Amino acid sequence: MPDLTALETAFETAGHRLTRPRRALAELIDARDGAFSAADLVADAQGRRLGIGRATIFRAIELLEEIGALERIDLPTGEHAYVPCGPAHHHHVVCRRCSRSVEIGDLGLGALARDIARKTGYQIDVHRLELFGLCPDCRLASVPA
Amino acid sequence: MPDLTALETAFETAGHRLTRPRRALAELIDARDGAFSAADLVADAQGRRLGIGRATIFRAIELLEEIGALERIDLPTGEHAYVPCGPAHHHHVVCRRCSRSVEIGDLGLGALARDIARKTGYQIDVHRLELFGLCPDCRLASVPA
DNA sequence: CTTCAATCGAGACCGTGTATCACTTGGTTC
DNA sequence: GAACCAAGTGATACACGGTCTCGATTGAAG
Repeated sequence: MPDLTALETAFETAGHRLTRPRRALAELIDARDGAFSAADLVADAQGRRLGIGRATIFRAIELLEEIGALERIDLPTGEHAYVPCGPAHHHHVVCRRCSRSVEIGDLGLGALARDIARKTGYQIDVHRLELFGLCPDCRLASVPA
Repeated sequence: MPDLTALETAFETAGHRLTRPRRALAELIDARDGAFSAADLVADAQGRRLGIGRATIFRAIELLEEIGALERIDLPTGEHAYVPCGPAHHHHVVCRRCSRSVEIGDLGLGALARDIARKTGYQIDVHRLELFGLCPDCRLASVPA
């Protein structure tokens, strides 16, 4: 079975069936190339008349999140978005216009978290850093002069 | 008009009316001493039979957020919580058990964000850092030995 | 004490996400 | 390649967070 995308491979290696809806959703996500909402996927699927149920889309998202192939982002608006990514610890920079995102490594945040733990007395288990702005393309496009 | 709490003062100085429901909600929030969900406030208000409508609670939360007296936190579960805070730029450390939180300053994150901007080419407008763990009290309470 | 814009409460509404359940299917076994 | 069956699916109902509307109320300015 050749030509599996990263997301398709993620389903398989995690021991889940590679079904037709999941293949289709993997393709839709790849085609988006950036952060997307569940509603985006639902709209994409309906637009292409793939006959994929809403529940299936939410289940696939949930599953990919558990696998670590997808991560939930909390947009400044309070909405949820999802972005494909690798399993290693990292953070995201998301373009507020086109939603394209890049992963960044820990960049000393682990040390910062330890520092905060020491200063506050809290035992810190989870930290999350998200950055929003304009990607190079959109930055150029938005500065006419 | 003496004895105004921080939240009550926030309403006034921002040019909004200090109504009975808003006073009551400010009191409920103060009594909570930590992060809370909108549902928490609704339950509190109903429990005390204050006759405050659900919409009013959401409107007050929204308003306090705009004013900068309250900040939305995105819990790791995906739920939203709100925590009272000052208007200056800061981040929060939230106890995953009792929801008490402490503010922490920028702690070099601004510099880190600039570093990330340089490396990725993104123009970074907003960043958010949230840390979750156990506060000193809950840490002690959960380690019996 | 009047006045009126700001605010309120009730309830309908909307969007995201979950639960249920009968039906289908991927992949393994023979 | 046919049979099998647990994993997965689609339709639908539901739960819940949050918003909108609208007629009634009220804070605070004059």
